[in-house]
Amino acid sequence: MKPETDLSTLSLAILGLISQRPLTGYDLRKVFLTTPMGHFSSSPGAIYPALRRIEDAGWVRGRTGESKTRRERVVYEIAARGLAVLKQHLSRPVTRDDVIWRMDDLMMRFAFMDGIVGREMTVRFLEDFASQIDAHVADLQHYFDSAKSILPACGKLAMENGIQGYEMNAQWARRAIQELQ
Amino acid sequence: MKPETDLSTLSLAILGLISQRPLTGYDLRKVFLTTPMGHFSSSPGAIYPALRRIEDAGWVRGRTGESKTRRERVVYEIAARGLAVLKQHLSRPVTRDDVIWRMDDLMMRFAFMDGIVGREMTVRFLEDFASQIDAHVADLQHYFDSAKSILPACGKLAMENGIQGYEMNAQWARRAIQELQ
DNA sequence: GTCCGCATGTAAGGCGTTACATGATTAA
DNA sequence: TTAATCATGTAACGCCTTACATGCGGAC
Repeated sequence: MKPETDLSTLSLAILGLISQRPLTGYDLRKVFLTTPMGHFSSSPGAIYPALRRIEDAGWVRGRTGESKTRRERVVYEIAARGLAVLKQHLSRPVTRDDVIWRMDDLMMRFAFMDGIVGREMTVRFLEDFASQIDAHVADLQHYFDSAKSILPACGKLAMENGIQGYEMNAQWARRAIQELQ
Repeated sequence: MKPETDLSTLSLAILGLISQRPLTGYDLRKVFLTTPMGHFSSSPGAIYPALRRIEDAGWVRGRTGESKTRRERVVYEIAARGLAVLKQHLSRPVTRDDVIWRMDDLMMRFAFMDGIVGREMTVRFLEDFASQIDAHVADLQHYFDSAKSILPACGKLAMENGIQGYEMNAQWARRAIQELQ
């Protein structure tokens, strides 16, 4: 049985944004189109079904007809259960698999932490994040050392890029911890 | 009409690996499981259908029954059309959208360039890659400057992480150009 | 003689993509 | 009044995920 906190990345983004302030589907599309959150969908075919799903789950509530005009418009706001789910999702421990397969998710979980989980939990997240990355980098480095003699030039450079990316993330996390304290 | 070089990331990975040497589906699974190429599938439900698709497209050929035992085993090798498609795909110009939405693809395209496209094309790729990133970073920075006063602490830090990641990639590309020459 | 690794597959389900569709409002 | 923007949706499709299924061969 899957945990109730198992959100798709898009659902997490939507839930996180709505938790900050009530938004319509169109508002969400604009956010995804015009801000750096925007390596997301922004397509109606993704957003409206996702909104429907998290509404059916009871995580958000849609209110219709608050505008002066009769133009259809649904403003979604976070529900108590949605906030609980979000909190639980943001509080999940950082696993190795998260670092390898769901880096986007991790970054989004972090980005939404203000006001949802405490500063202590946020720092804890960053510490785990950094140490999981360290462990993964050690593995990658080990593989790299044993394989670099047979890797073609571009393959080698691509691997170096990957390792440097992870190292940058760990450094960033440690700087972020300093700044939060 | 979509160009014939519009490969899914997984298909690109498979085609690129098979272009280096003949492999079975199981070999591919092992690569995805045990090497840093492995933030891929590695699940039979992804690999075998993908292999079937690129075989049906005439990009690889499967040979059965070369082993001494009668255990079923299909070795795939690159076909002329597959090599052409791969070459064309790797030669595509680096667009802004690639940088924003398909960074994984870009890295994989680069990783497979040895022996497929010339060094000149490879360097050209890295130059375009770096300058597209520069342009994107300028945009992000612009957005960040205008939004940082209203962004919550974690949101701000997450954005900084994103920008730094792009900057790292541009620096890596420029170092890679030096190394290739 | 049983367990583990090799080796290939199928079925159901989820979810994002593209493309299409529809109608209201506002600015030129 | 015509185009652009607001605003919400549906339908077809592709492809990955998870889970299940199956059988051979070697090692202990």
